[in-house]
Amino acid sequence: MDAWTELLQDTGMDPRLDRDTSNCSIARTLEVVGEKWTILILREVWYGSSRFSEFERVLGCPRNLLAARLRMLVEEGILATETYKEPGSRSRPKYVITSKGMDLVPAVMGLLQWGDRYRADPEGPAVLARHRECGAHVDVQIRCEQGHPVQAKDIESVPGPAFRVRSPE
Amino acid sequence: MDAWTELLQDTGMDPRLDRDTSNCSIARTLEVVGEKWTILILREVWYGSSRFSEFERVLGCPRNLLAARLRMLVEEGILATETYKEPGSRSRPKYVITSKGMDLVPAVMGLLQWGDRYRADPEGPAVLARHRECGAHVDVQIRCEQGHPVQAKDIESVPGPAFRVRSPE
DNA sequence: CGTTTGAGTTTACTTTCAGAGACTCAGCGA
DNA sequence: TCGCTGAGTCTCTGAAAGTAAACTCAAACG
Repeated sequence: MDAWTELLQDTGMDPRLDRDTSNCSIARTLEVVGEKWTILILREVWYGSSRFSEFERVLGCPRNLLAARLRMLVEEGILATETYKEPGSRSRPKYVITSKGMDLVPAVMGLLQWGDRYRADPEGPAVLARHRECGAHVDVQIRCEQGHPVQAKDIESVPGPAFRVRSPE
Repeated sequence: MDAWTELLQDTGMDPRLDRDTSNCSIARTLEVVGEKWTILILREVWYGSSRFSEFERVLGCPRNLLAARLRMLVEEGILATETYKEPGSRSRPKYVITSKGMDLVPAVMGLLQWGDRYRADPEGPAVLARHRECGAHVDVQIRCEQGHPVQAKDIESVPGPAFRVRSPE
């Protein structure tokens, strides 16, 4: 019997029933950043863009979608607006990343790393990530609480405190 | 002058021009796994599903989309098909994850972790990830080559070997 | 006072997605 | 040989998302 089934029996839930997937954290994150353009907007913020026109120019994305995605990201607290003023023009909003937004970096670096490995040009990646102080290359890794590296195949998923089964109709 | 601009000048590229974003590894990964349902299908594979009817039942996704996504994932080498045979019925295909698919685990764990932190139910996450051997909780982290933890704000992006600027029309 | 500019909104059109149902196809078992 | 089953495909309709281009709005500039 696997750890999953064992834990379910401890809590009195029937392991033959389907999981309730409505409170899955992966799905909930995708509700916020899973729409087209959203992650690419964040990429541009990390690479230094902050203004509506910059996003539009670099991404080539339609203005109405850009406005909708930026609004969503601000509502969700991933970006925040500040104002900037170029000398000789009026003050305008700009978009800066929040700490909640910075917490998406590991996920997006995971995507970057996979793309670098499997879909890069023959010469290599277009962008490299390095540690600002020491200049060493950085990557995302899975570690256990003791700080030891963990292979993906050695990860076990077990029911958490909000785990529920789906009642059969 | 930042490291980005400095490196561009070393290679003779004009740092005032926009980056060419067509070979971005993030965008290329999203071309494969960025459509709705795709990552959720992978989630179900990690949680133990392998059959068409299981995906359909647990995800509640339309069969035609499910078939299209599974076909894409197999074409891309993220899933592979094998056959299984229940006693008394004919052999049918099932979907298993490949090592290329397992390499997406860090990215998806990044999404999971963000959702656990910012969008979980009050009781906590629905699913916990732990190290199969020691049972300790696992998470994704950014590390530099020396194995030291790196904060997202201490990461610097610099042009890589396939970096290009976009010619101004 | 008219023009320019960045930051949007509106409108019109096209593509994709969602959801449901009918249909196919191959082999197993009665 | 007929019906059943899992794994799909096909077709349809309505909703949502994506795209392109025109339009608005408010200061600042000449």
